[in-house]
Amino acid sequence: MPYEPKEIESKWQKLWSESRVAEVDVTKPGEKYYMLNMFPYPSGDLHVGHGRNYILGDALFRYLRMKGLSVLNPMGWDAFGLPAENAAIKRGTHPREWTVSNIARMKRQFEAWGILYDWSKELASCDSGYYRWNQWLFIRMFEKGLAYRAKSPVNWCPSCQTVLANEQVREGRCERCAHEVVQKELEQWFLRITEYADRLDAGLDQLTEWPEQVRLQQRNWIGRSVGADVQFEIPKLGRAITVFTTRPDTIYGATFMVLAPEHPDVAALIADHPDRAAIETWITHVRNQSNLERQAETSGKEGRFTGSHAVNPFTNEEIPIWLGNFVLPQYGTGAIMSVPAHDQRDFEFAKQFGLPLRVVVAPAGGPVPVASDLEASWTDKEGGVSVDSGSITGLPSPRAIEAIVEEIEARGIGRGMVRYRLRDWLISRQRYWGTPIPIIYCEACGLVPVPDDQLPVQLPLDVPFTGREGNPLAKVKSFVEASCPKCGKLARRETDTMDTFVDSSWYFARFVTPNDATRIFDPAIVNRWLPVDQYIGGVEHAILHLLYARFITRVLHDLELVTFEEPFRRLFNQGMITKEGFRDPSRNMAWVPLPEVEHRDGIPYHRTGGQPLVAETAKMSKSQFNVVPPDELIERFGADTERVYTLFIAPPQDEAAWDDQAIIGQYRFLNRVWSYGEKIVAMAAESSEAGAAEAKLQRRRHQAIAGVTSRIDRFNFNTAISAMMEYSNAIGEYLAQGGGSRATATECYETLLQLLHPFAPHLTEEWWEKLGHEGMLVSSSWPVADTELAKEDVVTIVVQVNGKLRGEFEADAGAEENAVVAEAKASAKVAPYLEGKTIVKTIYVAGRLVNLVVK
RNA sequence: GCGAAAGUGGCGGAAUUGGCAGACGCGCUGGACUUAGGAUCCAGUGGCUUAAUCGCCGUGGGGGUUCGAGUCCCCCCUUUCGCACCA
Repeated sequence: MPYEPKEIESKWQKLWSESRVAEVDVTKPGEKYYMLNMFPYPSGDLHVGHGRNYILGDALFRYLRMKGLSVLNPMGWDAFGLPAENAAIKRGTHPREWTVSNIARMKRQFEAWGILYDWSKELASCDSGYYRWNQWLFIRMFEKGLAYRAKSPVNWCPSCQTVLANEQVREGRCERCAHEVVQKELEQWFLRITEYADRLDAGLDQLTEWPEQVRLQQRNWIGRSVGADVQFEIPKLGRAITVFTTRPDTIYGATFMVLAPEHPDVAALIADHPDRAAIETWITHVRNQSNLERQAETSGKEGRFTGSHAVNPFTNEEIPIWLGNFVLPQYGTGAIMSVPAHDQRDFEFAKQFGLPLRVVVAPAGGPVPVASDLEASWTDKEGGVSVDSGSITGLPSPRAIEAIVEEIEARGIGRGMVRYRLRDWLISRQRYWGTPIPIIYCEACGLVPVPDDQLPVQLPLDVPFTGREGNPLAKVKSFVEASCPKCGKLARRETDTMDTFVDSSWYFARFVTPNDATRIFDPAIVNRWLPVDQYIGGVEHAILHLLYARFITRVLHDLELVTFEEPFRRLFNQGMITKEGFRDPSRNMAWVPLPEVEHRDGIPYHRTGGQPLVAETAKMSKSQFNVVPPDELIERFGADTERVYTLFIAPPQDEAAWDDQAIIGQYRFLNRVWSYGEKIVAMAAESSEAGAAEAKLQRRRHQAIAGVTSRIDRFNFNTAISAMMEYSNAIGEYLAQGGGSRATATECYETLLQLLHPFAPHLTEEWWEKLGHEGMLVSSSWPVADTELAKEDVVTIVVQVNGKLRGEFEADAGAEENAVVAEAKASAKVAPYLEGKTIVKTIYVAGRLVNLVVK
């Protein structure tokens, strides 16, 4: 019977599903392992690129399960978000309908891949049973002052008609639609993540099993910097302006001050400036600059003198106060002391506007540079010594910083300060398809949270989708009109919904008890099962999702709901799958759908002619016509082949280019495995005595178990598959010789089925059953290698002369060094190279090589 | 500009601690079998040279350490990713 993947695959998918093999009773004891694939946005169709993530996870799940762990592997849906709403506007389908049908499609897809999830734990963030707890958590945070409302300039995407978090703005553009983001002043809801900045930064040190890259990105994003706030008196105002600096030791070199044009004191400082109007015009111009323009290095610095002065508290000199577009209002105090000799930005600004420089730090032991000779600032924080700096003169910079901060504090003009780049998390979205923020605006009582017993605030389903500006929710009178929970008077309900990153920042805890209608989760069970032992997902979530999840976990910790602060113990980022696509130079480099590509003499052209097409390998995406849908592959080769190919293609963390041709290799491999089963069944009951061939195959068996196991443990799935192919080839050779022992062949073949099961689960289950096993292979125990039986008794010794390979021979694995070296010297191939030479040194690496050094 | 990772056959990639470079697979070449397939099986396949061996060269480039370097050190080049006025 030939290998017919179609039939056996649907058979086993049904059996696994019916027997609920992947379900875990979280209340039962056992060695727990919680693994999790980042829950997906239900966009509908999956392509083979998405498969990598899920197939990898399923292989791990089956492996760990066979290892005897109690493995929780749930799946759910990050189901709120803009695409559903856009689909509603475009096609008139309700976001809920669109989402529900996409979920059904994706579940079928997972099943067709043979992927097992504990579906009893399924959740969708758009269900009120889930988002109710978003609202509950929001209210807890509101009570603690961690959720607050503030007017602030926000990033507004005119195309998506909503505000964006800083994290969703990339190079001044909307992360989603790439439209340029503009600044708008709006009242918005924020979560006070900055309060946790220090803990989030410090916690990174413990995450040793996260990719270094991700930790680094988080650290940069949090942007912790240690320095001091220092007050500079402003005679004209009769009060001080505070600056933040990380180099308080350079304060004697502060020759001017620069404020952000948005700084609140600017108006007073320029009040009697003769060119006030011109300066105000310039300020408006800077404010209207997009972040992109303002922060672009190429556009150069812009500045204006305010006409006012500040007093340097250490030199007591009056220094000019400037305005500069490079000073950001959101960071620090929006004001800096400028030390052009020791800060490159200040240096450039000073050169541009002819402001003075003063050297106050010099290389230790070296001459003090002359200010007028400087071609760049000297910013070394470690190797410098203060000069011309009053009481700190002569101190090395790190000491000087401590000393000056002490002095600043003693004089009461400032203090040591730690600041962060991280800003509070803006969660308001003027969109419909999200969690309603559970707040009521009452004219008498102000902001009133919806009482817990009135949760959830249900998202109304009957809503008009017009695509015009504004949140559709605001037009639903029955939703907006609410009675104040405090005084009962008619009040207005908040119509903003939450950023969907709120949904995904604690779902991993809900998975353990997804249907609990009485509380967010059961702390006892969550504390037993969490943190997540292995989290798997794309590196695109390196900052946003992972930082928010770490933040919310700490909030849950402080609410005494969980005992841990880090939600994910190990993190794995799988690489992207790419595919070659074609672009047409004759059509403005548009991507060309594959059916329209024609090869003539091996050169690709558009069907309708024009210039030769340009091949480009890129992430699979519908807009580039380079997606490979799995259906056809499964139809032709089966899901097992696609799974094995997907894991074989490259190391799982690397980017990998999908090759339509290469997959045939895995199909051949599985066909061979299938045929070995048939050959074994056809063997004579007991055809021979166990001899050398049997011992050799047994040795291969134990080597394969050891090799495959350690490679899966290290996530080297590609080489684990290579090792199985080698082992499979060894079985093939054994069977091809004929006349072997059926018992040995069966035993070795069954081991192959077990090792291969995480990768090709259907085929292996089928043969496990055919060979008479009662239980399912997925529930069998992972084989254990016997290191003694895996040892080779004969080894190949390589002989080198002066490091060059000159010969080789076989030796007993246990042979003595003397004997091996003697044989090496005596061997025919080596002898000519020794003739007339003296051996000055002999290097022997046990079981590997002999290197003879001659003169 | 700063930081990180990576450069190995025609292609994807392999090579615990420095120890036979190219495992495993795709492709390619030759052959077998044919009920002619989107097959299957066998053999070969880094380059130069050769009838074949031998030999020489070979892991982005250059230098170094070592008996021995894809692996360690220094310099350079290229690619990818992240950050990019955060005081």
